[in-house]
Amino acid sequence: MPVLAKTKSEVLSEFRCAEILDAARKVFSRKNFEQTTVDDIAAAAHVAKGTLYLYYKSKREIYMEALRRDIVALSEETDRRIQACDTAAEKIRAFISTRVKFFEENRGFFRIYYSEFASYYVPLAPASKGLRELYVRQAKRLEAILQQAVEKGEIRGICPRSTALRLYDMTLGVIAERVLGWSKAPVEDDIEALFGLLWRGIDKEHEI
Amino acid sequence: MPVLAKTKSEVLSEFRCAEILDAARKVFSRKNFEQTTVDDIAAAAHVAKGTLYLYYKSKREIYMEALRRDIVALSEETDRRIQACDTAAEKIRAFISTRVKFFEENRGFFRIYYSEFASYYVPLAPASKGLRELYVRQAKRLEAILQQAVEKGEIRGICPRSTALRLYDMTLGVIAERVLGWSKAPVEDDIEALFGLLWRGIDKEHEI
Amino acid sequence: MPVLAKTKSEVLSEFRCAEILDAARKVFSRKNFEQTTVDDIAAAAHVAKGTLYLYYKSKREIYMEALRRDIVALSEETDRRIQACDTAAEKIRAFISTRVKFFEENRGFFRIYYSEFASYYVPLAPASKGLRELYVRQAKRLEAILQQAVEKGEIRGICPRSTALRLYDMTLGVIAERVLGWSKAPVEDDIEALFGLLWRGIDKEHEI
Amino acid sequence: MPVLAKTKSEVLSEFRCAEILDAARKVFSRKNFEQTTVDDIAAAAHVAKGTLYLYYKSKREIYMEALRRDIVALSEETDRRIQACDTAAEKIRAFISTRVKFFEENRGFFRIYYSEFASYYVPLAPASKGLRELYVRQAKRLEAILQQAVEKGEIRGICPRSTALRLYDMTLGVIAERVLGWSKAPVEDDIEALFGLLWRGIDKEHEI
DNA sequence: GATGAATGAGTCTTCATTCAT
DNA sequence: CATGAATGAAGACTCATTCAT
Repeated sequence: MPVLAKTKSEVLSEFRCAEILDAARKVFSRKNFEQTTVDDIAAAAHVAKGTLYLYYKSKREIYMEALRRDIVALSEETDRRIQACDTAAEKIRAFISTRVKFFEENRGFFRIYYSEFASYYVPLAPASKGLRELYVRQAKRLEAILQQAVEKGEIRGICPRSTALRLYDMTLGVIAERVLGWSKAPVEDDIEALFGLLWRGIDKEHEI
Repeated sequence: MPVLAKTKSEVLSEFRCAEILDAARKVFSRKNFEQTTVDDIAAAAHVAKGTLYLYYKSKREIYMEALRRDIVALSEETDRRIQACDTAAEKIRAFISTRVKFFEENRGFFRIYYSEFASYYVPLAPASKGLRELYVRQAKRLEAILQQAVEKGEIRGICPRSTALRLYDMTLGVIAERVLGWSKAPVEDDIEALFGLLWRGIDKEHEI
Repeated sequence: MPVLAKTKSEVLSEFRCAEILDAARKVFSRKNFEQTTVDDIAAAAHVAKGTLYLYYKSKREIYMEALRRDIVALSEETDRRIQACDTAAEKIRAFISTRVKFFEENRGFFRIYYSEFASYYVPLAPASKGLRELYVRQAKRLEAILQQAVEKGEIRGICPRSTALRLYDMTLGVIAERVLGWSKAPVEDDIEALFGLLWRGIDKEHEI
Repeated sequence: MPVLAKTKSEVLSEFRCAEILDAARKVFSRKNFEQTTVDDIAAAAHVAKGTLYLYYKSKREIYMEALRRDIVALSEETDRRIQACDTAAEKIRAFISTRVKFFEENRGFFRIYYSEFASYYVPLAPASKGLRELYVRQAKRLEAILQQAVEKGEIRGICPRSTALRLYDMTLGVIAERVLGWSKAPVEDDIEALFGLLWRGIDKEHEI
């Protein structure tokens, strides 16, 4: 068995996992965790119910994995795009833009993401430690950008932490608006409008 | 039977309804709709399970009613406070302040409110038409304020609709931060910070 | 509410419990624990499946309770009959006789009893601590009788413990023979034969 | 291909069968028939699950075969030892001794044997006709010994059939005691004690 | 009106068996 | 022959709702 190559069964296994996760994302985006049955997932994945349990321990695990996979993809995409920018303004624009566009392509994922995000506030909710981590990390990344911008004098002396959270809130809001079909504007316009709203508030030029 | 006065049984009935709704709010804020059982509600309301069905048709109806009642209270409170203001700045501050403080006092309600708000994006979610109406109305109110402010030249020519939604997003975010215990700042500080962030972005002074 | 009288619901509850346990005994005597379904029990008890769970936490609990109830009844009957005897011979005869007759009347119980008894030897078997206790207690009672008989010189100096266990084995064997329909002899004959076999072995008269 | 010699594949096949049966005995002695999974057996036998089905039709068949193989071994060993004896006393002692020692070496087998023996009383139990046959044959052998002993006047005129069954019961009981670790006495002592108990009851010398 | 015992449809999960590779 | 991925029937348990008292 070659060391670097994947064995046939590994390939198959990965394929099935992806297949299941894709199906899970689809159904969970329509019905929320408890209303979605394992049968729904199996049907959507075109496999028998028992097969799901060969790859995942429980319905919950499937849910978590589907969510995690997409969040990680979004995180990495965001990071990549941000690192390609120089100024704070560009980075913030990149943050907004990446996310709006990512969810624009993955509306199903947004539905799950936001629901789960909200269940944060329900103490006994399923949100696992691992997921919480992922959410927080994204906000932290934004905070770091703002922190640096303040230090460099690129923006006025706002609180990086709460401002990061507010931008996070608004970005999610814009995406929601689009997912709900409330905003018919081109993506770029919505992105620019959000950026403008935020920037005029933190741009030093306006501080005077 | 006097026409305007409430009969004894009407009073009793209203009392029971309120009792049940209070109990519902308490338990739903801890466990989400599906994880909460009718037994939980009955126990919290100190009535028998069957009694709930004398006042409400289903578990879902209890949930909806509890939510509706609180949203209406919040709406009315917000309206009252806004109407007491003259300038756009004051009105916006009042909007933020009323909501932050209202949820500060009713954290349980926030948990339900936000969860439900998120389930908006889940097509088959329980959010009834009636509830959707209530959510929208709040945003509309804010939109109207901004619209007027733009017309009066109090603020720069932003899009009232999307800006209203963004403020809505951020307000919810601030409340969430507080409910989660992430923000230890005095309420007034958080309110002012949010207002500042928004205002510097829309204040004509900064438009130049 | 009278202190000593049972409330109506207590009576009903006890009735249901007994009803369920009777049904359980019947079905478990035909099919062993795992092969018996909860539906089987419910059907035999003429109640819905859910009703079982109002009175017992699990299928296992029903099983254990049914077993325990009958074992306790057998134990008490045995004790009562033994205490009415004076000599060791009479007591031993009473022990054998009570058990043979009890199981003769409750063949279903015997099937469960013996199966469970055997599962003793399967380390991970369901036999709970409590049940084990009950089994052991019966053997101990017999041991005490023999012990006393040896001390009084009524029988020869055998080891009370192992002899008690052997009598226990044989009694079970006789019952099994009858339950299986292998022995067509009158109960009394089988009892006497067993007693005779044991006694001639321990009777001092034969020790010479 | 030589007619009498085993082909290579026959040898391999037998080897696999034995391997599987050994594994089966091991796992079934720990967990009872229904709690043992086919995966357990496959893992213990170091073969794939599907392989089991090349050699046996079902889980049940594996179980039965494992049991049968051991019972046959025990039977043959018992026969051999008994045939080497002359007097009834010696034969009985040989019967007891062989079995106690056999199970002493194969405790796992005892657990299965006894469980299965008990399930005898459960009408719908798995005990196949073939197995029943094997059980009965052993008792018959003992019965024949006693029958002959009575006829030869070696022992008093007991009923050979029921006495054989009682000895069978007690032998099983002694083994159980040892398997459970309740008896710490040397095997020989337990054997002698059992023989003594039985013999003093049937020895003509004591009949007087 | 109030109760809470009874119901049974609905869910997740397990596992013996099959079959394409 | 050997494998182990796939299957789907079966089973324990939950819980919203009803209804006789």
